[in-house]
Amino acid sequence: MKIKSVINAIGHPIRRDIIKRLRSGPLSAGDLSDVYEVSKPTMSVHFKTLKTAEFIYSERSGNHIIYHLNTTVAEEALVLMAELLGTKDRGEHDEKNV
Amino acid sequence: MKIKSVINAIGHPIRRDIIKRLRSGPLSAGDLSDVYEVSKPTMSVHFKTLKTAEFIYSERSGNHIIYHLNTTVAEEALVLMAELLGTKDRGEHDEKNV
DNA sequence: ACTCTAATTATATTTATCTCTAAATAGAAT
DNA sequence: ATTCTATTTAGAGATAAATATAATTAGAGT
Repeated sequence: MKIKSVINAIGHPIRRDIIKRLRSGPLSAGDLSDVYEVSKPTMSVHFKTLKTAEFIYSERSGNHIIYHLNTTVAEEALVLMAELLGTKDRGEHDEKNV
Repeated sequence: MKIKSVINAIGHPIRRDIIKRLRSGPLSAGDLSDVYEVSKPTMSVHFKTLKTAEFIYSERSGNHIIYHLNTTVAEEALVLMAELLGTKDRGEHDEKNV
């Protein structure tokens, strides 16, 4: 779980909406693609980006690919965000450069 | 506070490190610029991006510009992230398209 | 094995982001 | 008011991201 791929994954409105929808349960690539006004190849790229960040995983069911939210990774990502943005009882900052 | 500008702001390692450093207290543009191996104009662009997202605000002190972390905005940003990534007791998702 | 459907990869174009050098600005301090 | 220092703006080149059409793959089901 790398912060770079996580932030990249949530950096597009369609990908954020996919995450939100998958929180209610798994959906097929086709069903998700129908929601947005972009081509299917474009959607495929969005799925790949989410998969690279391990936000989602896929499973085949007959002729369809079903996408599931990886809730563990979503929670881990939130922890990373809290480390960056949280101000409560968290002041550590290692000095090693970027 | 828009999620777009927030994610954009944390989308670069230098900007994330600036946020972390400013959590320990205010720092001047020059001091921050000395930390990273990029030019000062480049740093200025990073500051602007963080200012646009209202993550930081500036104050002049003599010849220096001092940057402060806007802790309120940082906390608000974390709430937005929790709405996107959190899985605990949060299932709402409005149906309006992206 | 063929055919159909769903989904992905390949390729190209457009658009946005990052970075630099050089020039301009803002204010401080003489 | 001129000079000095810190910082920002302008302009340009390079790299990465988003999107589309066309071609391809992977299985399912006949």
